[in-house]
Amino acid sequence: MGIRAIERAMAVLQELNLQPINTIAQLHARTKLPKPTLVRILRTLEDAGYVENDPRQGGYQVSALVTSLSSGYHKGPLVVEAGRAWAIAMTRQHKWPVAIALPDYDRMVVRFSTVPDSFVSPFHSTVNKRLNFLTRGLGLAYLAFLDNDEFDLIIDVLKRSDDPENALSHHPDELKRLVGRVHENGYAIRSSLVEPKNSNTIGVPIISHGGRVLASIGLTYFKSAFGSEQEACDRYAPILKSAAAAISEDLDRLSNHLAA
Amino acid sequence: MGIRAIERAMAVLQELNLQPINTIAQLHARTKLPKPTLVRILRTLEDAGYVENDPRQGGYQVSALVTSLSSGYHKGPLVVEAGRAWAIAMTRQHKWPVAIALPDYDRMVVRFSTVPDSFVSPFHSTVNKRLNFLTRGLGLAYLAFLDNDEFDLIIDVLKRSDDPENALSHHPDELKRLVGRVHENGYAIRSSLVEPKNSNTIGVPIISHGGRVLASIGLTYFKSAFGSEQEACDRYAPILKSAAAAISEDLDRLSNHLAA
DNA sequence: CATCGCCGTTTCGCAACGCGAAACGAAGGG
DNA sequence: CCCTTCGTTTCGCGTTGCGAAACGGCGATG
Repeated sequence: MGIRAIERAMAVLQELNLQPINTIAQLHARTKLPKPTLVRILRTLEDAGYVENDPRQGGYQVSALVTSLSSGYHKGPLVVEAGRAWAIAMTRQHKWPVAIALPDYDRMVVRFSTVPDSFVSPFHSTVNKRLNFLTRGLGLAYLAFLDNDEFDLIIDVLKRSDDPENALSHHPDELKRLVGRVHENGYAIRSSLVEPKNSNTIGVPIISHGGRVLASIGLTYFKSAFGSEQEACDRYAPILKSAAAAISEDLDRLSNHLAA
Repeated sequence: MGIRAIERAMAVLQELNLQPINTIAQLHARTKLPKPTLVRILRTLEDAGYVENDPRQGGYQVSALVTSLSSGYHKGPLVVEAGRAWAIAMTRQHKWPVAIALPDYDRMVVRFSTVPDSFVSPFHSTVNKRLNFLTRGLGLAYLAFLDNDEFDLIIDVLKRSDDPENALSHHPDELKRLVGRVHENGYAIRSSLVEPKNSNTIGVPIISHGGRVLASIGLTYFKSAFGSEQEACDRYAPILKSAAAAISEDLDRLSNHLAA
């Protein structure tokens, strides 16, 4: 049992990262903390410089100083660092959030996301979120481009799971058809059977020059903004593909540089 | 006056980011907090997942989750995002910490640094640190490559300061000579008159394809590791220059991408 | 124009909560 | 073998943070 005030403050800081702007009421609803407590915590964080209170915008937001809370952590794979700039740039232009995910045992883990920069969205933090391989755009985009050995290895793991989102691992034919389609298209989308149903994610693999699948990068949009799924895919899949290629290119240049 | 426990916890988290591994004794010395208090704070942060306690390594360190405390902040300039991967890669290979700084009024502000990834160093956090233009490697590297108008504008500001580190702004001839040398070399070093004297920073400008000076990137090393200053510069200046060029290249590709 | 509801913020008395001196056990060093 | 120094635990005290209640402002509603 830790120090309550600190636990609460960290929870608030987490919540603040989910949206560009946060009202007391929203934070109250999400954290279940009494409003005076929130005000006190926020003022403490504001005094310390981690949070800004902009009454004109009607709410609180994280400030630049929060970056120094994690400035000492760079153990992440280089592909995430190389992809950041591209993800940010894509969100700046196309508005929709972009995420980069890496495999971890039986799931893909989101390691970077521009959700908070983007639309005011109902999503919760996607960073550190674990996504299933067989139903998620970022999962399928990775899985479908693996070589056979690695592919089978993961499917074997998934077979031992009783998560309904992994059900497809028991239907090899259907799975093969799905993966084949992803492979052909060069991109994957989220299964229409899973939540949230008002949005969709288009994912593409990031493949090194050596041919290894390193990660996946995806863009998420509200379905209501497009007439059809196809329309959105036609528009964003090429952009994602060329961003993925550019990231791979960056990585290649990085390692050549290092070798020199 | 904020909530004390939170202020303390944030201070501890800051300290944890300065070094790869932190003992209770070190934290005690730097934060002046009683050791039982530190243990309690650290256990709270550990329970929450932000900190890991590895007794084998003999200390505490920040864990991957800290990144989610700032995952909602991407307002920084793209040049910082583009430079991250290069800075990290350089530190991985050459061990020494690398920092990226941007101008802000009368100083350069460090916006990204790999200090904690690197050597166990006596430095305090360099992120958000404000460095003088005329005495620091990262300052001179930026200043010396500005066009005349921008250069004069900054010097005018510095003249109005009584900071001894800005003294050179009152000696145009000496200043011109110094800037000329930096320009010729293509890199700048920290003045030997300022602290800390046991280390040095080599800085180079990051210049956009359009010719604008965007930022500076620099590498810091302990003087004791090299026979002479020249030796270190000969070794690292070319590496920094080519990294700066590569970052500029990345930015160019990013913007072309966006235009397409 | 009065009323209502919801907002963010302030007040204030209570006691829960966090505090840290002191003690503890373990691990080197001389 | 003693002595220091480390990280951690204990525990009684009192400061500090707590949150119900109240407040003032604002926009919608009738």
